[in-house]
Amino acid sequence: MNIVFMGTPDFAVPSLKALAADERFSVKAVFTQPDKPVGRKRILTPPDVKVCAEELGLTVFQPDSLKNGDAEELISTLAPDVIVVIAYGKILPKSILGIPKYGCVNIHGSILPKLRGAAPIQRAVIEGEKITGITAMKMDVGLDTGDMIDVIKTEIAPDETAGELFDRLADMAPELLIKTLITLENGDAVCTKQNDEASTYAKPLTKEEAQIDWNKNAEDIHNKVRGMNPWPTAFTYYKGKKLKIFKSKPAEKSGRPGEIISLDPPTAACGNGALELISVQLEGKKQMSAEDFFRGQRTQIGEMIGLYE
RNA sequence: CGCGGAGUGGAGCAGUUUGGUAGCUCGUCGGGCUCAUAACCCGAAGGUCGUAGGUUCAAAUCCUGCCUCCGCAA
Repeated sequence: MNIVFMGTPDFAVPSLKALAADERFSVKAVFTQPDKPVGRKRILTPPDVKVCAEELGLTVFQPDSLKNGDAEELISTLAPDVIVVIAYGKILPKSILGIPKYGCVNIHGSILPKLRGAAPIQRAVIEGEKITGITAMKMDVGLDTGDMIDVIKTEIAPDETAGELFDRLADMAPELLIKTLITLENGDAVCTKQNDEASTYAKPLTKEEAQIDWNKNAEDIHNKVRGMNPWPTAFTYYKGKKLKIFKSKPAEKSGRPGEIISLDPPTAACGNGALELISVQLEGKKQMSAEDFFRGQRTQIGEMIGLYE
């Protein structure tokens, strides 16, 4: 089975590796996003998929756009039986969707039709979902609206971060992908239409919404901390400086929202309940345990957090 | 040259403005108290103050170069 693989971040890497290692498949080419400047020094960095593809000796293409005829022509020349798309980050135009015999298969990080869109994994955590999964579907022109072929479900642990869940789901993807491709080739794939009525949209995360509102209840704040980790990272303010919260845990205490009500362990009161702070980082400082942070700051019980002051 | 913060015993910080041989909280080790303890009491060890050079009688502190970490912005 000849495959064109499209993907960008590390989420897609295990799947690419699995395909490359499987003799039943032949990866003709890998499409990924162009290298982007990253970090303080704007170092031009290749996407994870590109690094992996090059290690595997695969041909890599990084078009700025798929919408012009060039991409279409290129893919036609490659003549794939199927295009596999995992977190590629670009919309495939109809003209390309129709090229492969078996169409385009996408692995999406949620149980469709819930959480269509860019940030399904983080949203599942932020919304406090207990179960999520990955869905294999046949792509159409819409955003994650194609017919579903298969799904794998998994429980989200109470303290699991989006990053951890990302890794787990990424490792589950190859199994689902290969199974799906085989059923497609054998012609016994069962495609199920999505129930649009039940669909929800997982909009991209922003830094603005990563700010903690201490008036919310502890569970919601904890979910935000988990879901925003490792990016953009939930934050609040302490003495006028930005304080990122990497890890937390709901606690059975209470107080004025934002008040430090305990230092052992460090705990801040929420609108309902309280949140034990485990790992934090002040702007300009390294990430450290909350104990270390408050000790160094000489914080007293009763101080408020979340204020600009 | 995008803006900014920071590098001080094992950890997190103070001290730098007004140079004069290093302090706090915690940890570690030893001892004590206790039925017991992560609690409490007493004691101890542990620091070329990122690095190179300069100014000075004297530099963690002032000046210059370099390295490293981080927040913002992209």
